[in-house]
Amino acid sequence: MSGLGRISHRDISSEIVRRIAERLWEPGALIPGEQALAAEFGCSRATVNRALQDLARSGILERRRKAGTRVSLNPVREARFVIPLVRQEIEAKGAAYGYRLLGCEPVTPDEELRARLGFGKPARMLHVRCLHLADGAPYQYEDRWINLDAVPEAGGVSFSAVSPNEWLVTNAPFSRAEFIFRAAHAGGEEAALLGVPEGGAVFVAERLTWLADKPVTFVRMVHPPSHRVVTEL
Amino acid sequence: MSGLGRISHRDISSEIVRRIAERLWEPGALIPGEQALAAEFGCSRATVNRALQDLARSGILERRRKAGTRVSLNPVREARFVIPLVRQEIEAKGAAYGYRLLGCEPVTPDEELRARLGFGKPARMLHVRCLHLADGAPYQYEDRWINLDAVPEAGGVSFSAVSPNEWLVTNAPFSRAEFIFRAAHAGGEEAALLGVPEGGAVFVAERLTWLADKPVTFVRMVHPPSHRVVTEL
DNA sequence: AATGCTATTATGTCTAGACAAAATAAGTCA
DNA sequence: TGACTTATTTTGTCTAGACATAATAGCATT
Repeated sequence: MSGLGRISHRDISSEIVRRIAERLWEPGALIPGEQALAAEFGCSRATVNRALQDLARSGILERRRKAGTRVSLNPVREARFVIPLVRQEIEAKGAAYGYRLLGCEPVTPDEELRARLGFGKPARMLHVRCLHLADGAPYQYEDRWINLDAVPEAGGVSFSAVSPNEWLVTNAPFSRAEFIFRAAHAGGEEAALLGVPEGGAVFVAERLTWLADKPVTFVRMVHPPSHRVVTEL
Repeated sequence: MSGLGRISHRDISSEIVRRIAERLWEPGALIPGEQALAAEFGCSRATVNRALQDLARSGILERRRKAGTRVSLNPVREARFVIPLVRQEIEAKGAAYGYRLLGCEPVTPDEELRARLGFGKPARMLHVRCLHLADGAPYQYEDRWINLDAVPEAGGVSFSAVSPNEWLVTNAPFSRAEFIFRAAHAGGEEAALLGVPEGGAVFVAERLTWLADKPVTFVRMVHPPSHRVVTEL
């Protein structure tokens, strides 16, 4: 507890975490009800409720009506990764951001891409390829398709100064997204652009977005193997 | 809104998301204050507050005292990846789970590993290596170090039947964790075990855990390049 | 033994009011 | 002009009480 004044939900959270860490409350065990804890901490039940809900959201506790609250048997079921703009990601590392447009042309998506996006019929799309640099070194190769039916304004943008990443973020809202992380072997062009040997390992992040079930954009972001996606909890 | 009865914080959340998606409230724009929204929705300020806080936590809104609440300019949306037990992950795919212990011996960590874990002085650790199989095919190579000062009971476990992954989850609580995803080139032993060519691309997930600033375990999980980490939001 | 109803209980959520804390804006003084 | 102080606004959080809802356990019935 933070000493003075009223009890905060943070105080309760951290005290509960402490009890779990010190094995006073074992994994799988039932912990006291909200009323009991409120009495113990000398605060209202609402405050205890907020603390417990926070911990449950982060996976440390599991709660069920009537059954009560118990310490998760396998804690941390989920990790959260923030997905920033490439430029911010690079600048946060203290490096100078660079951008190079490689190509930008209207296309009709092939069968595979349509299946991936859940398209019924073919549609007009914009294919944009570009390179993001950190202190002059290749950082990310971005290979992107934009659905012009969902974002018609994109047809009039040149993307020579502002990257599609950045433009879309403030111009194409979405309601659903899917992320995929994986390792892959660098193809010929990718390899050359990223400065890795052909067939060498690269880190690939893919993102698909929809606005109300209409595909918005699909992007393949390819990084050299030095790239790391880090998260803490 | 869900029609009948009282207004719920979910109703408010989804209405706000709708307004943002439909560009009634543009990215970067200031939205009405809690009091105004409470009046509009006919509910108490606390309910509006909860809805707005939820949306702020998920990155859709940004809030600052006195300055008010605005639609995030760059939705630094967070992706949540569920990190299940390997066995559950494999069984969820409908494959049969297999496990093979490759080695288990006490060691003193080298300089690099100690720096990584934030060790002051050398410590006794247990080095466990094993392979997880899906339908007989290599799925994940697990290379793990366990700090015997933090988890002394681990010294008496053979890990021949139950994997360290599974044992630790219910026996070694932690208060902080760090995840890293990246691509790498398969080393000699790894390559042979996973059935990929030496130097071929592999997907690596690393996890470090601490209990109250004391390192608990470090694990390197190596997957063949067919592996995908997927998430939706 | 299996099924279905009912009371009970713990969490989920809302209200109305209050005060705290942070951050901006405005005003004051050198 | 520039630095400092004060007022004001908006979100952050707590309280006490109430009702809602889900899930269990026990009882009664078939």
